[in-house]
Amino acid sequence: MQQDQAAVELMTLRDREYKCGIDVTLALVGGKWKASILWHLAQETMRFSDLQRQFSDTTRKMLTQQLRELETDGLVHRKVYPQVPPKVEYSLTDQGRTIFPILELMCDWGRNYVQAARLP
Amino acid sequence: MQQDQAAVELMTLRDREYKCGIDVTLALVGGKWKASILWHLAQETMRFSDLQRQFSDTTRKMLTQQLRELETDGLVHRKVYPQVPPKVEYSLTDQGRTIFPILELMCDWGRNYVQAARLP
DNA sequence: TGTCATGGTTACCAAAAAGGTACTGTGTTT
DNA sequence: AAACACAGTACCTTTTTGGTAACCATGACA
Repeated sequence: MQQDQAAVELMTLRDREYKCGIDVTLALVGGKWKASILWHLAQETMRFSDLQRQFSDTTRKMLTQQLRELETDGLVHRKVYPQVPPKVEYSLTDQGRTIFPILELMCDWGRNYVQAARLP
Repeated sequence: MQQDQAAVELMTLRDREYKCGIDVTLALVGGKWKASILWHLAQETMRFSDLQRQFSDTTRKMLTQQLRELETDGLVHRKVYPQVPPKVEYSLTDQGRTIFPILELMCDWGRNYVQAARLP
């Protein structure tokens, strides 16, 4: 008689299934920019134009896109001031702040890796 | 007089430039499978066919590709036994093991996120 | 009157990542 | 003689991601 393989419990998030928390985390902050954006916002609240300066090698489009996704995922708060010219401030939500320890470790680990690679 | 923007120090790794350790880390383990692969190998050394069973929703090709990259990056060790049928064992290198704390945090964070999302 | 600054949006295109199918070699078993 | 097991490789297609360029609205400023 056939049985299912070890029946791993799946996690469901917005109609997608993940086998493990790592996959969820990567889905939320694994893109090319998201982790860095969170990292910068963890230091200080920033306006859109501040972010543009920090991420001068990306485009408005990518920034907006990433920020909107982070907002949808509840990690970033977007505050619009009704004035002209427009002013929009981005900051981390409480939930967004909980990811800080991971970012810190990632930052250190990456630096160490590069350092180690330089002494062959 | 014009001056360069805040002149961030860049990190170079195999001809690519990164602005921060996070980007390096994501470049190394940010794919769809790599972090999970490392996570599983951290628990135990596995044969290729073991990995295939664990990652039954990907293909041999993807697995090989990811494993080869992890090997090139010095995170995974590949041991070939000269026998037929072939036997190849994958394990973490010392450097590979150093990423374990990050994976652990990512795993927990992802699970918590999903849990929190279920109680709206 | 014309230009600038801010914070976008949209349409379109290119590159990278992921996925699918088929094929390989070779000892051992049936 | 045929089929199997394992660990791949080759070639091609699809999906996802990233990038370019152009456009918008509004008030301030020259």
